[in-house]
Amino acid sequence: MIYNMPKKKQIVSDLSTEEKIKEAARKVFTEKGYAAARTRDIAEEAGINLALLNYYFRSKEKLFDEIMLEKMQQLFGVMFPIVSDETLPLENKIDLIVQNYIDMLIKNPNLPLFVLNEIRNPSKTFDKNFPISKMLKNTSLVNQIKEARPDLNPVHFLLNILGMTIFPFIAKPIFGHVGLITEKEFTSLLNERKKLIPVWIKAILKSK
Amino acid sequence: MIYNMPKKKQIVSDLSTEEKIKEAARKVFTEKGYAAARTRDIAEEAGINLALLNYYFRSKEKLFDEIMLEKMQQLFGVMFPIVSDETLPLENKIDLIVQNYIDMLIKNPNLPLFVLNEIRNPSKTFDKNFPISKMLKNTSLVNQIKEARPDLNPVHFLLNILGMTIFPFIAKPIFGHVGLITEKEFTSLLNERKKLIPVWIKAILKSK
DNA sequence: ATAATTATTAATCATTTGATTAAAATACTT
DNA sequence: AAGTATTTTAATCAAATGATTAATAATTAT
Repeated sequence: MIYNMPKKKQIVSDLSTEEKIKEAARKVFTEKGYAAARTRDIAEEAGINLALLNYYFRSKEKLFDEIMLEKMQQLFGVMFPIVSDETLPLENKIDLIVQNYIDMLIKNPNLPLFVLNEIRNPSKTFDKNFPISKMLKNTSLVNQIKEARPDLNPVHFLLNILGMTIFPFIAKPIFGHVGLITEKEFTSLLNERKKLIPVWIKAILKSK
Repeated sequence: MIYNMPKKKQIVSDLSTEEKIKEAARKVFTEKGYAAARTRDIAEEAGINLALLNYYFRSKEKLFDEIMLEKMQQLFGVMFPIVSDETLPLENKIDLIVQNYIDMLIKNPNLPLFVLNEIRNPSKTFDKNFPISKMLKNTSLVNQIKEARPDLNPVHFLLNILGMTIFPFIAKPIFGHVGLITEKEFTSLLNERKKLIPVWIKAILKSK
């Protein structure tokens, strides 16, 4: 045993203490969720004294709120600029949404499960005027979908795009645990889907 | 104030004590997840003394394991008989899977988020020969999809069916919180999807 | 009816966990 | 260099929480 070895999972880096804690909190919170995450886990992961967590962030909940806001922006931020672009044709919007989401989610695979899971806790305040609500009002995308399919609620198509794109990441634990598919095969499938989902969505939009 | 009133949220019934505890555990675990659920919550919900929980189930984890197994069977049990039916044509399989899932999930809206969320905890043993693995080996459904689209990995289509069907329930908290859609509108959308998703899946299977 | 078994309760334990405190170390200012 | 402010640490607290125990009540068997 060698002394002064970095502890098992520490994030050893030259980041500021505050940023080390946030980085560790991102990891622990998204992996375990708020309730299962212990402040001691975060402190150890960050390689800092537990008291520093409270020194910089006051409480576990305050720290969580910062990370949660960040993660929600990360998750919803992908759609927002594309959805509201008035010049981009519908087909390009679909291409971009799917590709950008899959690229981002490959780098942050447990982001959707984390956010969607924590959101249902009613204690956490949830800003009413968050992207989603705007996304479904009178954005360019929704209007374009309405034009293409006036007979159906446009929410159907949003659910289809997001469902096909995001669901694989939510269902991943099953495939992983079962050992049915390797990490490599999974990524390969996802890359195929970047091209396929837009084709399918367009087929759906035309289907009568 | 009247005495002997049932406490706020108790499940007061003529069930056996053991079944009362299980019923309460189903509710509390699926609502809050394992980590956030306290044994005291479950005891109160069941209207029993805390010690009885341990008397009947030894520990929180043992109780959880029973509920979890049950919930996984509930979630995956919908697909299994349909998927392996050798006589049923592909189109009917799709119809049945989508309809049965939506009907079941309307009654158990937070089932998918609960199961998918708890599954990722590696400590929980996860049976390797669970439905899912069989579902993707050489079942009738997979063979039929291969026949319809030999050019693509059949997993794509499973992800599409399940994504379009299950994702709305996972994403529901967002819509709910934002107040974008009422409970009634949501159910109405879901009922529309029972007919629409099969149409869309068939369009996808034909799309080139 | 009495004994034995099973079910239920109140009280208590032992750990875990979020948070605080007071002292020590480090950095910054003048 | 001395003093001040900031950062970090070890020790500790208080509350929460899963679990147990010993006594009591209810049920079942003899």
